[in-house]
Parts: sequence; structure tokens; C-alpha cells
Amino acid sequence: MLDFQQKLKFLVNLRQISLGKPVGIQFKRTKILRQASNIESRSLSNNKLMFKHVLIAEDLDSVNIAVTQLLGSLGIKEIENTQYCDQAFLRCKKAELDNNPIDLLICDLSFKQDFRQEKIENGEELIWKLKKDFPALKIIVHSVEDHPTTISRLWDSEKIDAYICKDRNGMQNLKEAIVKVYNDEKFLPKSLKDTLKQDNIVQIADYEVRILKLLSDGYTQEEIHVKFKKEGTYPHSKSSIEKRLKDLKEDFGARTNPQLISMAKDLKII
Amino acid sequence: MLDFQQKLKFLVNLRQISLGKPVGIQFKRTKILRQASNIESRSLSNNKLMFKHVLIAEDLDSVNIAVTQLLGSLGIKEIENTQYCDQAFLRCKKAELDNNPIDLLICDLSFKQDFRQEKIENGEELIWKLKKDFPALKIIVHSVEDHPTTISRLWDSEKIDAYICKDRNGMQNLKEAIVKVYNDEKFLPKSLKDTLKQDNIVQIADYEVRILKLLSDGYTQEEIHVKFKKEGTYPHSKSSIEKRLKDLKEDFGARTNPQLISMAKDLKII
DNA sequence: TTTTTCAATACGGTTTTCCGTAAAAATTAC
DNA sequence: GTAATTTTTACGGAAAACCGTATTGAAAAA
Repeated sequence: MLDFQQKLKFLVNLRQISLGKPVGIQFKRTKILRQASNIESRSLSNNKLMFKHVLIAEDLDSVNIAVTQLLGSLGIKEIENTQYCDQAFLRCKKAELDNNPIDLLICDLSFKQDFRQEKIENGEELIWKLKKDFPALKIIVHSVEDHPTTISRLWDSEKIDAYICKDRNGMQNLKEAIVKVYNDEKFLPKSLKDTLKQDNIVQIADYEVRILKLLSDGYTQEEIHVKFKKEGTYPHSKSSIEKRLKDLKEDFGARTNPQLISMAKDLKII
Repeated sequence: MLDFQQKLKFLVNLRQISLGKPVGIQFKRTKILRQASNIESRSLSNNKLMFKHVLIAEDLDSVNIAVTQLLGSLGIKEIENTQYCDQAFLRCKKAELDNNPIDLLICDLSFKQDFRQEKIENGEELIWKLKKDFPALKIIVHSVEDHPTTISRLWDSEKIDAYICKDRNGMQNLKEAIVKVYNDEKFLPKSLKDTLKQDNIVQIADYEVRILKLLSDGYTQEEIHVKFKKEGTYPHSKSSIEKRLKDLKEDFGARTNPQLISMAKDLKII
């Protein structure tokens, strides 16, 4: 009973939603693109040891091309690409069977829907599944997603070795990450560390998220009460659900339920 | 009076939200990445006329690299890159002054926030501003955004020459688009045409969007009524606002206001 | 065991939303 | 011009959400 308290917590950066701007100011000068393109020529001379066999799981062909090029410039010979999660999983399996295992996976989180019916629907699932079968596999997440919720969930899970945001310095950061991870270090760019270190953070448990989801799915509070009661979820009284919503609104600074749902959507809680 | 009816309409694909999947099934085989990378070698022999001076406005360095490479492979000599909207605008101005105008702009829609304070906040604004000063400028939009609302707003505006989604075939489509646009044609990939041609489409006027926005900002219906009355927005009676919300819920298949807001967020109406 | 504490529940009154009906105003058709 | 249709507004009862208070119950502390 009362087990909801021990469940996964979500980190929510409240300041981010109110301002709509990142808080941690970066002082690094933006690298212009030419420099990024030049990575190749500069590092070909680099004869250090490096990953042998790398798999890129990324649906956007453009990003796939850029990452492949970066890996090549780092002297990595065997580079496999896939645009689907299921295929990524199978490739890892096959590489293992062929006695030529994948050393490093660089993987996106969100994959666009397609005509294909995928069993593994996103990068996160792929990571959980792979880590179960290959606990030693190094994984670098490479995603546009920069919400603290997502980053901390993955980073704190200890299942990944680096989290790189696709942004203006993405390739630069990715390069650094690959080198660090090869040397058995974990890597998180400074800007992301700042994002996670922020104060204005509220913890939200599964139970609350559940209520928000149901509310956004059109359930009334009364219906949530009935549903919870029926399925044995606890607490399930109308008063308790009312109270949770009231607390959530207070935490988020929302005045009405519609606003609460709107904010929860912005924060990617639901 | 009643001028809200003549305002911009938003196209909403209702089926997309209920299923969470694209409707138009694509039968094209997915091109594997190697092929995409090989564009370069295959097309270097192509000596046809091509754009002379192209500007890429794209915040992600990875995509920037890939697009630059594609342009190079098409024999385009002068390629400028920028990761900021303001800079893109200035570059166009400067190129004009230097008597070496930009022939083609390939531009993203969403740009991540930065420490820089930008006047032009997104690609769409950039396009409006540029088209005012350079009506003849060719523009290809290159974005991950694939919601019918966004696509049709830009496509129907007649301000752009092509809309390409960053997806599994993005580079392939972009290449085709460049060639077509050079020949004074407009170009929309088949998959996107299908997206726009769908039936389950509801038109939503500014007025409705306004109500949804206010609701998601925490206004009660009563408060919306007062606000509209004060500012002279018409209709503004409680009953009318109630009715609009009722109709919206019916159109969207939502049961409650929170669900309505949730769906509107998913559909990127607000 | 008893006490303390805190979360869950119950309840009642108020506000907000919901929904039907109907009158008034505006638009369109004739 | 009038008639027909649609839209806006008004009103009132019902349902849902809101909010404070009080009670119950379970775990933790004494």
C-alpha cells in the first residue's frame, strides 16, 4: 500500500515553462559550421585507439550522414546505420552472433512513425532492451530532446554513457563524448549539467502523472475516482484526487485544470 | 463586425491525433543510408546549370553539415551557413548590397533558444520578413515539423517554393526539391501532399484558437467573457463562448475542457 | 501500549461549467 | 421591402469542480 511514493519521480523545471527560455546562460562562443566540418581533416592524423564497431540508430537521414562522417573522421572503420529501432536491436544481436559485437551505440530517442509496425517504438525502449541483453554495451544518446525530465531520467538510470543534445554544438559535443566514453568515462555537456542542477524543480510521482494523463484523456474527477477504486489504486477517494490536483496546480502555478494540462504538456510530463 | 470569420483558418487533421500515426501509408521502400551518402559521387558528373549562391538557415550543426554536403554535390559553389534567424536576414541584405544576391534559402522553422537575444524568433517570421524585401527569393523549408496545420499554412501562403520534412528520406526529397525549384517549379513530396489531402479535417478560425489559448492560460469562461467584452471582441457573451467550446469538443471528440486543451496542444493549434 | 503525526476520506456549501430552451439580433434569401 | 435562416444572447436547472473543515485510519514515535 502507498507504494506510489517509491515510484519513479519526474523532474520538472518550472522556470523553463514560465519563461520559455533556457536558464543556464552559455558563455561559449558559437562555433561556426565550417569548423565543425573541418573536424575530419584535423583528426585523421589521430592514430589513437578507437571504437571498432559502431551502430547509429537515427531516423533522420541528414543527421545519420553527419554522424557517420564524424565517426569516419575519428578513424572508426565499421559503421552501421539504421533508421528503425527494431532493426537496431537485431543488428546488435547479429553482431554478437557473428563474433563482431557492437562497441558503441549512438541512438536517437524519438523516431517518426512510418508504414512499418515497430515493436520497439522509441530509443528509450531500445536502450532498456539492449542493456538487458548487453550490459556492457556503451550507449550515447543523441537527441533534440532537452527537457530536464527526459535527460535526468536517462542519465540517472546509469544505463547510458553520454547524453548529447542535437543543437548548435551537437557535433562538437558528440565528438568529445565518443572520446570520453571510449576511455570508460561518462559524459554530459556542461550546458546539460546546468540544466539538471537548477533549483526550481518539483518532483512528481507516478500517481500524479496518472491523474494528469486521465484528465487529459477526458476523464472527469468522478470517473477517475471510480476507475481507481475499481482497479484498487490507492488513494482513490474523490477528496484525495481533488487534493492532488489542487496541490499540482499550486506547484505549477496553474489556476484551472485546463491550464494544468497545458503546462503538463509543455513540460512533457504527459 | 463578425470579422473573425474571414481570418486565417487552421487545418486540423483529427485522425492524426486519435491514432497517433500518419494516415497516408507510404509504399516506398526505405532507402538505406549508404545510398543517401552516395548522392555525392553520382551527381558530381552532373554539369547542368544550378543555383549559384545558397544560404542555409538551420540551428542543428549536424543537419547543416549534411545539407551543405548535398549542395556541394549538386555543384553549388557559394554556400553560406547560419545558425540564427537574425543573421540569416542580415546575410541576405548583405549579399544584395554586394551585388551577389542569395538565389535560394533553405531554412528550418524552429530554432532553439540560446544566450543570444534574437529579433526574429523562428523560421516562419524570417520567411515573412525576407519575402517582403525580396519577393523573388526562392525558399525551401526544411523542418521536422509535419503537422498539416503548419505545412498548409506555409504552403498555401505561396511564399515558399518547397516544404521538405526532415525524415528518413529527407535528403532525397531535398535534392529533388532543389532541382525542381531551380526550374521554377514548386515542390511538395507525395507523402506531404497526402497529409494535406486528407478528409478528416476541421477548420478552426482565429476566434476559436483565441478561446483555446486563453483557456490554456488559466482563464475561466467567465473571465474570457469579461475580457472579450472589455476589448470589444465579438461575440463575447458567456453563452457564445460556451457554445464554441461545446462545438469544439464535438469536432475534436473531446469530452472535457482539459481533454480539449490536451488535443489542441497535440495538434499544435496552441 | 499509548501518543503523535500525517495522509486519506467524508461532507457541505460555493463557484464554475454544462446543456437545453427561448428570445433577440443579424444575415441571407426571396 | 419581407420572410427565412443563422447567430448571438439570456436564463435556469443540473452536473462537475472547488474549497474548507472535520473525521477516520494507519504508520511512527514515545
